[in-house]
Amino acid sequence: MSPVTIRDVAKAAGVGVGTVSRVINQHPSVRASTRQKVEDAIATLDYSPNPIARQLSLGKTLSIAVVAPFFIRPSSVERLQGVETVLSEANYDLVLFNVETQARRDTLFRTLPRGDSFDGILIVTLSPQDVEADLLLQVQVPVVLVDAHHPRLNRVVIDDVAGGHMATQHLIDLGHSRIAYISDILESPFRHEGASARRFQGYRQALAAASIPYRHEYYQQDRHGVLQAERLAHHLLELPDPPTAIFTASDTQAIGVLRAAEQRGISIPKQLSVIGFDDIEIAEYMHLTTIHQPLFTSGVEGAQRLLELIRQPSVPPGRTEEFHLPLRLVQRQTTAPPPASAIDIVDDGLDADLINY
Amino acid sequence: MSPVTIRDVAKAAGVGVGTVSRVINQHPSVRASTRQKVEDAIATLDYSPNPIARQLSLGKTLSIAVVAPFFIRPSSVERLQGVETVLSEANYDLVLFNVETQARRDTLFRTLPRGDSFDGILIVTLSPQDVEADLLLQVQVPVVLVDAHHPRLNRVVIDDVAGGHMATQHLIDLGHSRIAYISDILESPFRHEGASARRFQGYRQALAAASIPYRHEYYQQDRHGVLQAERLAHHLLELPDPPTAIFTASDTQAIGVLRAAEQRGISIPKQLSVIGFDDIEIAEYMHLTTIHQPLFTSGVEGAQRLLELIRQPSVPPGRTEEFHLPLRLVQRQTTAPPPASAIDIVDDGLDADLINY
DNA sequence: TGATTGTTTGGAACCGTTTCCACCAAAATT
DNA sequence: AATTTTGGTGGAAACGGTTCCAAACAATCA
Repeated sequence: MSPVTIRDVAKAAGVGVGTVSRVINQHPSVRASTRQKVEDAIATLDYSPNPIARQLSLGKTLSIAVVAPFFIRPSSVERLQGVETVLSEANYDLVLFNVETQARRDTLFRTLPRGDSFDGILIVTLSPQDVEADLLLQVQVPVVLVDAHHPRLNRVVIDDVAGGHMATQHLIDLGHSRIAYISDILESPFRHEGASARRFQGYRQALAAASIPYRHEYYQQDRHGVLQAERLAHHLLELPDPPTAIFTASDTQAIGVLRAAEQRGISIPKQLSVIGFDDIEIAEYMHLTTIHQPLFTSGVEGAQRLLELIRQPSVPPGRTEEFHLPLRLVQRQTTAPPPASAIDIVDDGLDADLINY
Repeated sequence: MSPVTIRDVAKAAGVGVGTVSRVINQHPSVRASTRQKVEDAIATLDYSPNPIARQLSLGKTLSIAVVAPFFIRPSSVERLQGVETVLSEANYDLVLFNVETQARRDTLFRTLPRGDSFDGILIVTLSPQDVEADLLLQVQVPVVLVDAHHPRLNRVVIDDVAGGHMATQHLIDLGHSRIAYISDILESPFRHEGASARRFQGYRQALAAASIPYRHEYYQQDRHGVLQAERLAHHLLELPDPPTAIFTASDTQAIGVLRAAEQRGISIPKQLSVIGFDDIEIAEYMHLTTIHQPLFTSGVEGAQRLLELIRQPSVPPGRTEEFHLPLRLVQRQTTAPPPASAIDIVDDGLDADLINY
């Protein structure tokens, strides 16, 4: 391609290769006249340095691997946006690794640390297992987790328990007591959840605090996705004593619930309240009440921490940091008090089938 | 990181570096017993080859640059998904370059071809100018455009004129004649449109074919985005003789129109029909009638063509290919016949202000 | 047995940078 | 005037692979 090398430039400028390199890298100790000569030669030869050779020599790649389930989690795309902003600013290349399957996840966790292809690794929404974290630590590659957890790795996270509590409490405050929870599979082979499990904890805590008994049949799980959530919602709404409100572990799943309700002619929020989690962009357009978490910001923070780690790798690896981002309830138009017919019969749990859906 | 090199392995296995290299690269002429020795050494030393060094030696990088306005065009994310599928399958790294500003666009077009960092470049929704195409061709790096045009570059595209015609015709068929068009800026400094301009052509052709006079005030343009489109829609709906249907150059813009209508209490599709373009995922959830184009497929096709180009670079560079993808109307719930009050007065154009919005 | 052919193998050269060290001239110090 | 310091510079070595060439070895044939 560009067959002109640093030696050609050196020859053309009548200097040594070292000098050319110094000019390129803005090293101070080059006389102005020499620098000029070299720059002229570079211009006439239309030379540009080969980044690969530079990387080999420097032992740096100037690129960062970003691993995430991008296409099944719209939230990760919004996080990616934050990551991209920081990395492009800092002149790092962003190499994308998408995860859709268990197999791909495992392969990446095994192969990514090997080789020195990346100056750092950013892992989104995928929590490493102990062995995987071991490998990462052993190879000493800088790593930051975003929306994922491991005690020995730096991470940018939210308080999922508090979030789950907040969502559930909102429904309780509105007067609901028949509150269902839809999430992806908690003991997932995919192992990226945990978030859903912790939100589930918050849900149960809020119920308990309001002395609302937990009902097993109100908790439904399946793989993450609109269609799956839609199916679960149908199931819930067909129960003899259906919920008056549904909290979902993600906005994507909330959309599934909305669709199910629509198909059944159930009006939202009059007959059924729905609250999601994440506040992805589409949530606003769909008027979805949800728990907002700073997605873009999480990407920014994660990337910045990673760059810090890269710049001073001398930090004792034992000290890992957990950076918390705030949550807040965003009330839109999918939550409201339960229908009058449902309110009175709440506590004794009778007459469920009187509810007129 | 991984301080063990091919020379260490060679020493440990008691062979030469060439042999180790041959084992790694599955070269046939290695005796089985030797291969075994080497593999044992690799295993015990936990060796993995340094990809950068390999790249330098091979002159290949096994990575592809993908350039797109990802975050301002949801459609490019869906295309990216197709690209990712193909590239990860073929073991290529995908390096993401996001474009949000004119400056970034120009820098990328200037710097990306230089250096041999990438085996190929995939450009989405951004059409190169002549000088930019020249640079690309001169450097001889394989390039494919997706949803972008240049006569001397390979590309995967749709027939935008036909699409614009199709959308407009649908509205005409429903009985509309006061049909507006909202798009991003046609003579954009961003230079990625053209698509919108061609859809505009289709719009005008369809109007002309139905002998509906083109009205300049029904054509509105601004930067691409929900908010901008929302503002334009408000403007249209405040006209003394407002349109009964709006065709937008993208689904994103259609969402803006939907929001404006909602704010004004205009019921869709009873009082106003809206049709978008692209059929991004969210369109379905919002029940948006739109022109479907194969987004995912466009990424797949583009990536496959790029890989072909990389594999046999011997093709005469003069022969460029234009690959067309099909379009189809997807009718959902945002288009319907115009309100009765609007129908009769259509042709003479009087009484616009009688229309009761 | 010796010549011929074919298969494995070792290792130097190379890819295109950066960096380090030695060297030199000019300036500063004695 | 002799010595030290300083700022600039050239070029070898290194980064860690691949590849090519020559050599070693084995197998085949006359």
